[in-house]
Amino acid sequence: MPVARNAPPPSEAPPGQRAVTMETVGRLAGVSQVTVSRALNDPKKVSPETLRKIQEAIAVTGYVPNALAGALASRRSKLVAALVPSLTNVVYSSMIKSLSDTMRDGHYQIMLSETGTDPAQEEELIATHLSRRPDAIVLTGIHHTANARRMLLGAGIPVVELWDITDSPIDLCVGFSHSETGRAAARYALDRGYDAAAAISAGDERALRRMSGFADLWTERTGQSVPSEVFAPSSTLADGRTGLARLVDTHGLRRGVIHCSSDVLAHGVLTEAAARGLRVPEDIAVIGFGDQDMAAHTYPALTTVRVDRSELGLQAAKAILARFEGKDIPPVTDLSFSIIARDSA
Amino acid sequence: MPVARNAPPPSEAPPGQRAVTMETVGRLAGVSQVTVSRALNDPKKVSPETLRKIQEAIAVTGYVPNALAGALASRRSKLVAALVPSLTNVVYSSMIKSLSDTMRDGHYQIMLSETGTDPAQEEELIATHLSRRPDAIVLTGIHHTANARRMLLGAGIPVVELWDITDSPIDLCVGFSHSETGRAAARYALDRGYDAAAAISAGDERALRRMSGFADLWTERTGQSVPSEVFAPSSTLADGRTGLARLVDTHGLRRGVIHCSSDVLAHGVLTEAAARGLRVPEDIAVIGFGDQDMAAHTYPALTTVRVDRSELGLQAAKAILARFEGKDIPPVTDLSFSIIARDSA
DNA sequence: CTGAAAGCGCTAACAC
DNA sequence: GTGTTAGCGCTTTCAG
Repeated sequence: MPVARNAPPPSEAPPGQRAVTMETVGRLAGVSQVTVSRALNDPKKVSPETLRKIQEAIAVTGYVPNALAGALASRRSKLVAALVPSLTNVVYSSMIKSLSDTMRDGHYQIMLSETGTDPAQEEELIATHLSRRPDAIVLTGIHHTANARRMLLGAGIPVVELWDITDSPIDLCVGFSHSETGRAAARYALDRGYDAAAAISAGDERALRRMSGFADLWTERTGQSVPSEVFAPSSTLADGRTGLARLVDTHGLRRGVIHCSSDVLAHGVLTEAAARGLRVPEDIAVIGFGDQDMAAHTYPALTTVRVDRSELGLQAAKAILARFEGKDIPPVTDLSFSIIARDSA
Repeated sequence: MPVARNAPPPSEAPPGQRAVTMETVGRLAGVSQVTVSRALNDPKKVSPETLRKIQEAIAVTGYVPNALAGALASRRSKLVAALVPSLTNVVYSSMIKSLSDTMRDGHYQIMLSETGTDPAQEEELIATHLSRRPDAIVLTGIHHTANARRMLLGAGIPVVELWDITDSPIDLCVGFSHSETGRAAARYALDRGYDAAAAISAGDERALRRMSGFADLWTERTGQSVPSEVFAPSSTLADGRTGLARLVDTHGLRRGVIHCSSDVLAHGVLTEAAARGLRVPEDIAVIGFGDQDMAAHTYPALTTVRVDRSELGLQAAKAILARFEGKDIPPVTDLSFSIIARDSA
């Protein structure tokens, strides 16, 4: 089955060479095309003998089913669309991994795309994905354009809003309250007896809500304002370092606890603290968010807010699967979170 | 366009409600179905007046094209499959991001899946992806099962092997020599005057090849052996810390340069060194691999091997696009790499 | 257990 | 410019 190297069809022509079809396989096995279809989708509906012949024909021809045709005919694509703000952020990709692993067990495949933080771009990607006729779609967050909502509803498939929570989901919602994570962090810091606070946050809407949760509760309880540094939506170690540097150099921060909207930012703060010879947590204390793998292994180990991303992905998958089976399930799942006390605060 | 909440069709029934088709849109606009198709795919072939009417009908009905049907009829799916060992490893996802961004400009969508490090699992995923009839496929690395190669060749589409290099690619290859990165790191360390070396590596085949490159050259030049610690294929900060701990505690390493198969492992080594009060690079020096974003911002800043992952993704995309246009292009692109000297070695 | 017929919703010729 | 006719490669339904 050789293929000409470097001699593809021109763009106008279809890319694939004429592929082997069920028809061909059937002819070779001496049966009709439908029988091949049955052999593949429900082998017990076919006699052992013909099944064997068909499998042989498949092996000989190197037949690969055309899922496009299958999906068109059956109106079921076995595809689940998933949209995340960033492909390179483990916070999302670890969630998608667990979603993906669970859906794979049900023979569903994930179609993943990156939306950035702009709802308009998300809307565009929703349209593209919907055109592939997924059997379900997973979105990150609860803010979408009006038009996106219309399209989603019109698609008539399960829609999961992941990684945030609302009382009025489009369809299903699996997440937690971002502002509550911030408030919980503030309570923790207060309990620990810190008497000054600052915040470093990524610039996306949810990160800002986490920060506000922290700052609001802190201010309510202490009357103090909380100086803050805000960076781009994708937080980096470098931003964390810069954040601490600015807090110290321009806000005159000398001591206290710093709330970071992600573990990566927190890691950056730890790094800058080490570079400056500041002691953690004696001089400055640090609270992260996410409980990424590295959080337990930074020096000092990072105190952070754990959200179980695997569980989020899993619950989303379970909700979708339940829907496929026609089960009536609660539309919103609040997975909550917890504070993991380690050494940095 | 309301949809019943929590009242989906049972699993046996098709998931989507009967969707609006071009037929419907056409009827509403007072034209035939083909005209709608033209209006969407090549608007200038349609009179401004009917175009307007069609667009209105589309807006009214909330029509979303069925790309499944389109792909089946046109034999072009506008889909590019991409398989990576890990979804959560930035090394791969940053490459895929640039691939994805570039392909999107050509209106191609990426179908991404995670293969792990087992060729058999990769083979299975190749089959699944091929059944969706992508217009091209991108694989990570150059080692694939014989059966996978057969299927790939039989598909008659461009196949890119990314992130490694070989003289005999299945079709196209964009990457660099892993063993050479290790040798280059060893040369750098020798030039800097280090007189002892060790290595920490992830357990996957390519990481081991990087380590061997380092160790082999080091031994050739100095006659010294290179003690090493090998971990699981997915390297973590924790592994880096453990690695240094073992090198020190059980191999009795007191000084020298440590080659790490990834920046994450190297970061772990820096962390453990800080925790133990070891000076970097005076006591132990560290060389990473990958030049991730954080590498320039660790403390001390990480000396590492830079591979331009965006460029790799971009070149892969360009090669695919060139193929689509029928251009005759060189099958293998060696992107090389460079040593970035910072403070850790 | 197997087959024939009728689409799924679209694009690709080919007419007019 | 627009419509008609055939499929694309499957699944579904109905026969037998």
